[in-house]
Amino acid sequence: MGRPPCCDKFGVKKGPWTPEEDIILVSYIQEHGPGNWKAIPTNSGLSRCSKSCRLRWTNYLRPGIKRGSFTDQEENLIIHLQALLGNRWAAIASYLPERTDNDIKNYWNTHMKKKLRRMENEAVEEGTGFSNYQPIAKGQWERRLQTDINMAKQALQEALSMEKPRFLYESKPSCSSHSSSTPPSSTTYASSTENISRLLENWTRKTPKNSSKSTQHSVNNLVNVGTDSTTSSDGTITSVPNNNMVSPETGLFQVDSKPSLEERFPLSLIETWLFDENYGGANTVLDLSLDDASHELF
DNA sequence: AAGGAAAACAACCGCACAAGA
DNA sequence: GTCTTGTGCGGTTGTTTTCCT
Repeated sequence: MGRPPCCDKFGVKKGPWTPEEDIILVSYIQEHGPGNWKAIPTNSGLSRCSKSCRLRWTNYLRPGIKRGSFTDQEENLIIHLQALLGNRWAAIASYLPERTDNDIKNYWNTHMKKKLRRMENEAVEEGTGFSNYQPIAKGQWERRLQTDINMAKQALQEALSMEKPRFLYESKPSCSSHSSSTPPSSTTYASSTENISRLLENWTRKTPKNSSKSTQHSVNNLVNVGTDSTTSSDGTITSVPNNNMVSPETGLFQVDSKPSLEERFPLSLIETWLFDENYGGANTVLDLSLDDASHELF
């Protein structure tokens, strides 16, 4: 195709955005709404390319973005989602609506990689690789990753098997291949999680004003896709099949983020997996290959 | 206090893909 | 069917900030 870069034009400003530029962009978007990025530089008078405007908006100026350090819960979520989805930062970010994919990517590349490296070093130095802190020795990480993936698959299958949501089979024609005789690949699995993300997107789009609370909603909705949930008096979450997403208004998880999720609701398998660092982890390593797991589960 | 190193973060680049002409 | 355009995404780079000596 060979399309020239959009920022090659002479006079297009690069580099850090100034507060003045931010104000111009925000006020333009407030007036006209996001989208049609191509028109924004010319209509707003910004000397920026459309792409730069879009990035600035989505990564920095968009309302509902939470800045600052990541919580332990977010960190665990990212670790597990990364194990599950790989470096698909946009997909991971869809589970943390208050964080941008860029943020998560940066966090992973700085904090998490460093952490992993440190853990490996500690394990090598100690020789054993086991302590209360549980540094993960070389090789263990991979095995744990596999275990995590297996756990996730199992949990997702468990969640989905309660009621096979129609969207999984209707929204994407290609998903019908799930029932074919060919063994599903990892992309088959990923496509399921993408569907969850899509539902989450719909949900957040319906409730833009509540975006600041949406992280935990989305986490909980993650496992309640295609089901309605009710919390019984003993705190057990039960899922009732439906064809729609649980709306934030009618849903249970009007969480004000003070008590932890675990304190308020017993977690399902996948939730536990997503939040609990050691759930099914290094101490209970299952020696299953990735392929084996995917064959077993689908 | 100064300078260098490391870490953190913002922004850019290039590719891929979907939609429309 | 082909090309163009707009957008999304992941990887990478550049700049700023913080920490350490």
